[in-house]
Amino acid sequence: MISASSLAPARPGRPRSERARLAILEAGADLLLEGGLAAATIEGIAARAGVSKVTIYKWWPSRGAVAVDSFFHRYRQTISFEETGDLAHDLTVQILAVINDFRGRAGEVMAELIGQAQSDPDLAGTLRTRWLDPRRQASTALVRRSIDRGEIAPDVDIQVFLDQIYAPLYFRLTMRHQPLDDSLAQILVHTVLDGVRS
Amino acid sequence: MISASSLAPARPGRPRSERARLAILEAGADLLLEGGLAAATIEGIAARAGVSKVTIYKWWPSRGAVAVDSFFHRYRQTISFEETGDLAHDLTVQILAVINDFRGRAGEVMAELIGQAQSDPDLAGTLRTRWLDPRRQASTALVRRSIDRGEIAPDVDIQVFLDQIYAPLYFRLTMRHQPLDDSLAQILVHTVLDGVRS
Amino acid sequence: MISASSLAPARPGRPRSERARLAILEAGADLLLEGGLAAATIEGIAARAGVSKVTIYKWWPSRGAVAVDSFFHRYRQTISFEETGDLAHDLTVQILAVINDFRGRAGEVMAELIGQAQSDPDLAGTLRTRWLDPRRQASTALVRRSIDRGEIAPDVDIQVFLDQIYAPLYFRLTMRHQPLDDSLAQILVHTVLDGVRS
Amino acid sequence: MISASSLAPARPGRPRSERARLAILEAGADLLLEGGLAAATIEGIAARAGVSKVTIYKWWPSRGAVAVDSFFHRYRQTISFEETGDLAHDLTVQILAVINDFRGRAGEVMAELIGQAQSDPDLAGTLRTRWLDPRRQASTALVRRSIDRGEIAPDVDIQVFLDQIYAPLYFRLTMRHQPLDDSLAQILVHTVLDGVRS
DNA sequence: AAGTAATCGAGACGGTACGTCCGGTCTTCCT
DNA sequence: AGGAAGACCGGACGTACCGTCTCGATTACTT
Repeated sequence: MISASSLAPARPGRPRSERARLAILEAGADLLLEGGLAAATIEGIAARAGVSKVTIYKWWPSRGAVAVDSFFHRYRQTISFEETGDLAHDLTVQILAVINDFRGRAGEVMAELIGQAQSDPDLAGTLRTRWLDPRRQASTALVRRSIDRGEIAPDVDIQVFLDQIYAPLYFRLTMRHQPLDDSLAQILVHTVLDGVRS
Repeated sequence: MISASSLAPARPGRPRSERARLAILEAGADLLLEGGLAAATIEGIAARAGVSKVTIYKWWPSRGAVAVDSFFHRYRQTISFEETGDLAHDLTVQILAVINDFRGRAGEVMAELIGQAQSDPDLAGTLRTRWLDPRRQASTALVRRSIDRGEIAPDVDIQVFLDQIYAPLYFRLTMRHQPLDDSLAQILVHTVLDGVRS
Repeated sequence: MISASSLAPARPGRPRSERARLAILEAGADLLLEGGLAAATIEGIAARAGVSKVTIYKWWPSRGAVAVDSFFHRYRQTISFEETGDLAHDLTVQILAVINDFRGRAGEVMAELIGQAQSDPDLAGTLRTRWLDPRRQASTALVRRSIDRGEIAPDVDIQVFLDQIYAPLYFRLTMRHQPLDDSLAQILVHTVLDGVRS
Repeated sequence: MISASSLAPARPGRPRSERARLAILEAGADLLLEGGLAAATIEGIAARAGVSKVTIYKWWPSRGAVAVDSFFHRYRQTISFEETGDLAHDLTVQILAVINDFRGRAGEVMAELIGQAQSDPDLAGTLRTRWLDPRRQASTALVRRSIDRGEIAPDVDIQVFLDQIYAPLYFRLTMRHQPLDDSLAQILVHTVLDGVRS
């Protein structure tokens, strides 16, 4: 097969077992949801997946790495969203989606992953690359188009602007000092767009 | 409370050793700064403090609890700040102080503590009680007085307002997707006060 | 109690658990007999004894060390033997005893221990100290008294003499090139005592 | 053998690679000498020989088997010896040769091989077939001719007789309780030939 | 002064998971 | 049909901390 050889270099040796890869990710996701990050030990995942520990270490550098991959394997989320031309509305819709995710089991796991990332640079990198960056890029583009439309000032620091809208969600997720209500969405957007001065 | 110290029930038995308590906190802080939270194991602290593990378990429920106490023992920070009557100015000054703390070794440790708190409810509680809540109360009072002065709208959701100003600092501390520059302070305050609409 | 304090220095800390020590030795001996040295893994012994691996490592340096101790714990053998004044007879009786031991399960285990000792200096030392040396001393004394009685030449190299009598037993045990018959006893003694020249 | 090479059935498929066979034996011998039997792992040998593990397993049943073959490949020893017609002299010469071998690195390796053979029947067999048996046959023949010459009694149990001479060498090699001196040779032979009675 | 009680140090213990090594087996492609 | 490459499962290794458990020694208050 021409396509096969051109796409895959056809390396010598036994090819990686897709069966093992999937079993690991499924087992990882299961444990993550059942008992949180603490339950997702390499040993536990290996046992549940019917796989040897070495096979996991072969393909993932750390416990955190398997965890994130397992998490994203299960929560294959979409970032795409329709753009109506009204920045306030588009942002609100997106924030509502994030709030909704964060309120469920996935939110708890995400919080633990962020937590673990504080002492696992590997995991931190993966989290940025696979979770934050894609969302940032989409949001940045959204804001940029809004600027082009003249909705908001052109000299706005987009990154700070986005932080002021999204950071509170992560802050409440991790510190739990205030609830993650749906009503948050509108207030967050409204405040940064219009300010609070009387 | 006067009665508490002077009328201490004078319980029988050997009183708690102040020497041990301090040695533990010092050892904990040392290890925390040297090798991060990972290095601050109960075993390590006990060895370094010349104290038995049981003594630590006697007074602290978990590893995280000793860590926070050690951290705050070393970083005895003050929240107090002068109030000029100009909200924007007062907030900016305070944010600058936080940014400064977060940029140093203390910031790294704080990030790890927040991280660990995601899977240690005990630690999460301590962190809120001893770190976040006092700051929140001070800031809330500040904002309230500003409302009284008529600077900002009276129907502002103060908690969301404060989150939009402070959350970005914690977000950048834990996700490291953007730097913690001094310039942040002014932008953060300005945006929520005046909005970004053109 | 005076005797108690004089015998045991009364070291601080929790005293070693005699229960654990015995459980380990029993479990070790069991596994040794059931599956040979290969079955007597640290992990297996720990599991069977209801003891943690660390406890074993605390008191024994290597797998071999536990094995020998377990072996001698079970086969608490006596070296003592009556001395009739007839060297040939006394030696023959003793050799018969060794042959008998070596033919049983204990012989197989002993062979494995000797085998393992070839790549475990620790074990080699223990084997010499606890097995060979005591026997050598008893035999040496026996021969010496025979010399005193004038039975054999005073310039005999006793160690070589003993090797020529006992080494064949170990040789046949480990190489299995010839059987370990009872008849061996008499021939071995007879040959070195009288020579084989016609 | 002529017929073997010329009349080889010319089996189908790729013929066995002589290159691989030699590389394996050389690598095995190297590792054996450098780090003893423990270092001569299948994995290590394969890596060093630039050969796949399967190729080794294809031709050797166990780790021990490769080790012995590697050992004999390097130490291509000769058993042949001149026969002078004086048994005592001929034996002494041969024993001296063995003692000399045993004192060097080869002796250490041989001890480890014997050790491993205690829990590896495969290796035990190879060791008997390729090392002990040939020597035994040569020695037995030697003694038999001596009997024919009337030097020693015709009813001597040759196997026991040989054990009494050679076993001490293996005993001292494996137990290290006494040195392997050159002087041993003469004493060993002398004792069994003349007896030790005064 | 003797008794009572809480504490402290030392350290042994069962347990869980770690990350690694090696043994054998397998699968795939190349020669 | 070899053979090289290398992935895979299984089992054991030795280590690190955890949190709990004895001990004996210390240090107060109470009788």
